[in-house]
Amino acid sequence: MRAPCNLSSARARRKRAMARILITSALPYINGIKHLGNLAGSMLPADVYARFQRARGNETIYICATDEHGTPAELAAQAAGQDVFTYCEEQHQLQHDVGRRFGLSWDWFGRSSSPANARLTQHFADVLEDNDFIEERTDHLLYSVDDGRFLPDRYVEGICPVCGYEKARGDQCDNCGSLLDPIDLKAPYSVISGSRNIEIRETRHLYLRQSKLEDRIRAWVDSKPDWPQLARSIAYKHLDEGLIDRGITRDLSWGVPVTRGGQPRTGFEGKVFYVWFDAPIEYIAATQEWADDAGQDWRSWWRTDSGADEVRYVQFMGKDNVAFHTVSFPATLIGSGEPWKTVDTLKAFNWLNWYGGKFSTSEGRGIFMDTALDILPPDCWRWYLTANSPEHSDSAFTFDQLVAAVNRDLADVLGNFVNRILKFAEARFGGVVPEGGEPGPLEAKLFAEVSARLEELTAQFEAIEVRKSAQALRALWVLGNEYLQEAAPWTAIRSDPERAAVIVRTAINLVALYARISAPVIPFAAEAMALAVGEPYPPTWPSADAAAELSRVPAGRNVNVPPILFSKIEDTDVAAWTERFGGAG
RNA sequence: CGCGGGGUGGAGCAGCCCGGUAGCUCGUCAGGCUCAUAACCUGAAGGUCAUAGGUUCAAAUCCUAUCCCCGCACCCA
Repeated sequence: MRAPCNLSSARARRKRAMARILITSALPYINGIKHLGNLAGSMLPADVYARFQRARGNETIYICATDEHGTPAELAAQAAGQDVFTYCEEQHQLQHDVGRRFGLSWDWFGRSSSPANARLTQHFADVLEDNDFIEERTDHLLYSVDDGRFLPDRYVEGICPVCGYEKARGDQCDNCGSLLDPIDLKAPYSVISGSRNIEIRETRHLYLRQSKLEDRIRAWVDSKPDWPQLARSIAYKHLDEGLIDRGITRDLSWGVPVTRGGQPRTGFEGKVFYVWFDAPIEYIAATQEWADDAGQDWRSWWRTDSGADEVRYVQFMGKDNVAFHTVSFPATLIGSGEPWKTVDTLKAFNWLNWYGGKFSTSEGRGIFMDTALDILPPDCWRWYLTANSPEHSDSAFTFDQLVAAVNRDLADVLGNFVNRILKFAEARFGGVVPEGGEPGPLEAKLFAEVSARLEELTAQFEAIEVRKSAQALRALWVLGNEYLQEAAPWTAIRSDPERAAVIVRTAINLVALYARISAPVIPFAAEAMALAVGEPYPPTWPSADAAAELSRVPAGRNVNVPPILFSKIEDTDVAAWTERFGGAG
């Protein structure tokens, strides 16, 4: 909503200065707890960014949800001996819980199977059809009589019509590389049941006529010069090849029913919208649910006629999702002819690999979010995955790097700094921030360095440069140890108690500062640090005025020594984990 | 010639857009400190920047060609 003109000017200024940030993370699929690659490539960086923006005082919402529809969910439910609804219910709860335990600060974690999403999905289909962007077509697909379902391309195998390879997949032959149409396979069989009782059946489907929207989508992409190279090149690749009309319905029972004008669509009984049509719409539906729950107005986030034109919308996703976010979903929004908010900033990630191969949910290879928390606290993973983010290229997970990140950065540099100064304060000043003395040349030097680094850190967070943010953060941690080494309060206290007081007071203020700037990445440790020095949590983001920021904790305040912030990983741990998870060393 | 990302001291990365003494973290070696989780601080060794040409006074950085690794190619998510 626009600020009414009777607001005081100060309040209007504040309102204008405060940005509004909408953040979404690619929706994790429902079939089981996600692995570290999923976490590193969308949910975690989105969370770090959301925490940073909230600390800056910007009105921020972070929306996520489980993506629940589609064949794999049905099959996973079947394998678990559950009906698909119960299965999704349980899996959603599991993912929600493990996400919370990782500190993911979703404002709403919805479900693409929600009634709100069904309504919106059906609405979009209606208006797209009204605008002549949807048409019915007849497809010829393989139907497995014994499974009682049409077979998606990846669920059928047979003999390659090109090379004769016997285990060609429906969409591609792994032997000769030919791209195939499943109905051309010889002797096809169902991957689900192994049944060879396969026939070709006609089926009607709705197609989204993306080809008609190509010019408008290209113009829209042209208007986003700030997108990363990866996103732009993927978008233009699809545009240059010519957008293909895509089927947006499937012969399944688990999904959003196909309707027209609120009534079941004739001839589409037993069909649902394709998961990739309804999944991104869930971003909006989840926002609606959040708004209902929080007493907020969802339109001000998503409708440009209701204030969303002032929102900065930031999407996080893995590179496999880019085409859907730069072409498919925008086609839905733009083709509706309605004033929907589209993405402003798009951050795409590469893959985190597991010892040369991919993490795999379906094959259970790698470390998953729940087992990760069995072996290390969430902050250790958050730091490792931020500092080693697969940001600009695929990167490999290794225990060596994990150990270095935890033991060196967190335990030795940050954790030990906090511990050494607070223990010193306890032993020599009775756990009270000492008073007296004035900052000297060493402090002036520290303030100058901290100011410069803070400016750098803020810029990197703002630019969503994940690895560089971590690097800048670590650089600030190191300043504390350098300062203590040079100032040597353990020496000063013998000859010049006032000098020692200044040093200890300054160093305790550094702890308070570290709590604030580290909170986006390692929120749990940040809270412990803030608590130890009596500072509020969640914190606000500091200005670059280090002299001011490092004198907030006043003399006379009681501080305490928190338990060890980060325990070190032992060689025996690594050996046990390698055994358990089978890292190939 | 399908598209894209990458190839920089032992490991992981930055620098490349806007050419001008090659930088960071880990590891190694030496020294210092002793408040602290045997932690911290300082210094050193180690790189012909994948290869071959070209442009230029000057190229990791620009151009051309080649080689290698990874992902994607509307499949499923």
